[in-house]
Amino acid sequence: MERKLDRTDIGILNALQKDCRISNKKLGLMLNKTQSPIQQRIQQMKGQGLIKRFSAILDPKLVGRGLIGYVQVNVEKHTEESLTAFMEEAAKLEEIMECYHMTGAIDFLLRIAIKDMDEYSRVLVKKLGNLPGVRQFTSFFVLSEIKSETAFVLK
Amino acid sequence: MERKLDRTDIGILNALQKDCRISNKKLGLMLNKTQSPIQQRIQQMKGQGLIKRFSAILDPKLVGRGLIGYVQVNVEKHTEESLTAFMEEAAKLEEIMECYHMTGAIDFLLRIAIKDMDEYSRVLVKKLGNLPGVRQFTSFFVLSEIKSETAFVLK
DNA sequence: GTTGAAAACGGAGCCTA
DNA sequence: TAGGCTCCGTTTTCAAC
Repeated sequence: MERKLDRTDIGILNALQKDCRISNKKLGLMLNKTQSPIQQRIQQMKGQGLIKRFSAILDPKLVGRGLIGYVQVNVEKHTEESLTAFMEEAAKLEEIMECYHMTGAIDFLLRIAIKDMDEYSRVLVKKLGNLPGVRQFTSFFVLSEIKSETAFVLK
Repeated sequence: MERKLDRTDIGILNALQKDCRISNKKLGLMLNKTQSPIQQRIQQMKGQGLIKRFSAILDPKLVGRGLIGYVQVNVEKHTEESLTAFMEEAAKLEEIMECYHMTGAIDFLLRIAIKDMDEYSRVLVKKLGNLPGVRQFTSFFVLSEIKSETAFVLK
């Protein structure tokens, strides 16, 4: 089932990362193929999990989620039970866009997307504050976005 | 040109964030519309910049970018010139997926996606090390991903 | 690569606020 | 009467063989 990526696959992936609503036919024209092999390859790569999903990327500001915060979390105990409890609850909160278990001095790193600082205080008290086993939060906020990319440059 | 989002727009956006290769016709069926108004609304929201792009989300591990690191950066000077120089150069590096100017004790936060620790040492020395005006880097690496979401839950 | 089926596109006219 | 909708004919794309 595994297939090494050839030039055509890489061309497909680079194009789909930029605009995945492009038609298979246009992809074929770019890559000197007909639409059939393009279609097959996309389905295979989707099936393999190499392509996780096709997603519309929205402008956070224009949907009322313009404030991005990073929250460093340290937990009370590092038992499996305690860590698992935290992870399960964190994953449920829709304000938390990303949650990572980290190396080093921080236990978890959260990326939150919210409307504004007023909402942050609500979220901090009512939601983050109820996550189990937390010892300490340290928050940093994004002043301005310099680069935000989802596409890898494949070669 | 501005249009407030109604139920239909929100339905479209929620669906497109989950799978933007869905046909306009299916969207219409879900939302009790024909494909024409669906098509129009999507084009409008794209034109407004509310939809930034349609992107294939790949599995980082399967394209050789499975190691995620967060790098906190402090700069030497906070002059406009110095900050701008850093931002311009940082944005060019393809290992840097995200770069934010931050509030508080950190000046910039970088999210890097690379193959492994060997590559990190190369990137640190050859690329990050050449960014202008840096005083200090502090790096944290992701042990495991608990949640990674690009879609906002719109209501 | 070919072909039948499906979807997207674009315009005309209608309905509603 | 402007905006948004449906309807429908044409063109393009899909997907199976």
